[in-house]
Amino acid sequence: MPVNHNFSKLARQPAYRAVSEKIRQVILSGELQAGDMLPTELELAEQFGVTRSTLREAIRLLEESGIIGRADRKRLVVTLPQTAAVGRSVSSAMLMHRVTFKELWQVAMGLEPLAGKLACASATDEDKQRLADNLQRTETVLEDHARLLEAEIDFHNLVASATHNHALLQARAPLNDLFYPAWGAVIRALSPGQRILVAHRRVYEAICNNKPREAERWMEKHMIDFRRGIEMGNLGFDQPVTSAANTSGQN
Amino acid sequence: MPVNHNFSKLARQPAYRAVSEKIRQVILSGELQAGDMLPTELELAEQFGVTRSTLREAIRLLEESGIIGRADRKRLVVTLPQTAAVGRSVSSAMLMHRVTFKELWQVAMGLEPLAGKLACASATDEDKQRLADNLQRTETVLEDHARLLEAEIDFHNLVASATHNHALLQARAPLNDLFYPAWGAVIRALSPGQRILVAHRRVYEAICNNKPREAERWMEKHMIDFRRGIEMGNLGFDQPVTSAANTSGQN
DNA sequence: ATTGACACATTGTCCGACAATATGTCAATA
DNA sequence: TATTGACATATTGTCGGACAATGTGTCAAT
Repeated sequence: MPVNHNFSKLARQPAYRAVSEKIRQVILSGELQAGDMLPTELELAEQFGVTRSTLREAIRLLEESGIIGRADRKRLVVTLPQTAAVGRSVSSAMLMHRVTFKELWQVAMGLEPLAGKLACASATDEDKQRLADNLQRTETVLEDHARLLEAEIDFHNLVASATHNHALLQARAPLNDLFYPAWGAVIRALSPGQRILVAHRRVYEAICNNKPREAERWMEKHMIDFRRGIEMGNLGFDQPVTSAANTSGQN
Repeated sequence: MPVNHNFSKLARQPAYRAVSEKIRQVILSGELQAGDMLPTELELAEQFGVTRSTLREAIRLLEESGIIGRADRKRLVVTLPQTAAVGRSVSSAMLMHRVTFKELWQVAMGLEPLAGKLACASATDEDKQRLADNLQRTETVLEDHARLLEAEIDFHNLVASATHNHALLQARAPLNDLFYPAWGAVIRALSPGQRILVAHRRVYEAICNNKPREAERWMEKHMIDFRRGIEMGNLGFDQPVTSAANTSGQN
């Protein structure tokens, strides 16, 4: 009779992964900080006792995570990950999971009003100025669909930035990429320039006057408008979102 | 007099990046679907006209994005990115940006109640059963700090899963990693087993009885309790979160 | 049906090489 | 002095080839 014992499947990892983990660990522990230069590939390889090829593969993993990059096209440098860069990975994942507009919109309904609310307490004068500039720009492009879309996206980014909450910025990063095409479609279908402008104005005023409830409410209304736009334009609210900015890196 | 013209700095990209972008594009376009096998490294390298070394670097980039992996330790296969894998990148980014508990908590206040609300409409019988099992398990470990923490985390994941909203799952992925140590600290400091259990029960009942407002409200209360726990325990609500699960891959 | 032996394919890792590109130095020139 | 050119140097991006380790498939032996 066979003895009933299960060995736990032991997980070995290739060298390039071990190296990458080690470097990541040193960086996350704070031992290496953003801006710090790393040794050359050759030196790093020697320190870890692997060849340059293996080390380079480890570097690629960290590069995709956005925590290291190259200064002046040569030396490796520890980098503060850009929200956009990290967001791209998340966007890819969502695309592959065939996330629908509805799902995205539900998340946006959780995050965008929140951004408006929080911005009231944390927006600096500079933030407010940027929002004001954006509003002014929006007024001049109400009929120019492409530019209106750009201004619209910018506005939401500016509000989010005004919260100075980096966790929020990261969480909503994929919304940018994935809503882009849908937002554009709504704008082209309905020309809702005036409606957009009014909502943005209300949000802006609420932030300036430190009225969190107002900001939250108007951001919410704005998002509901967006949803209605997609439904009225019959743009597939329950359909998976499609890639757009993600094909920009084509060759 | 020098002519006043600025050339836009032309962006060239190394081959490994171009190759990775191309593959990513093919995958995101749907031409290759999750589960599809890719050719061997040698064959891929020949198709792109690069060497295996270069191709392998491209593979690493995609590997870190989680969109390709290895089936049975050999053949490359297109993979549906796991939330946890993608979330790790985001967590790293947040750690490096020195995100504070407060910031994280603010995001959680946007997402966790939302998860409760949405779960009411979309939870399947199986989801509910899993939640019930979790509650039962929780009751038996109220005084076992380590296991209570585990059950607590699981509960929130189960609620999120019950929404069947993958965008939401991705957005809240980093909360898991980063709240983990804080939650543990609160539990050890205050032994709030009973309080946790009550809140979870209310959320569970609300989901079973399809009462979105209730679920939302109790999830919110639960999170506020958590915040109070951190403040009462003097655990640094305004301090940057520290890594924890991220150091697990150490050597 | 299980085991053992063997050939085969593919990956992980290593080594050595070279062109392209940035950096630094120093002399020549206007 | 400031700019240019020439040159040596360092480092990366890419190449090509090599080999051990490991998983797969086949086939005979038991």
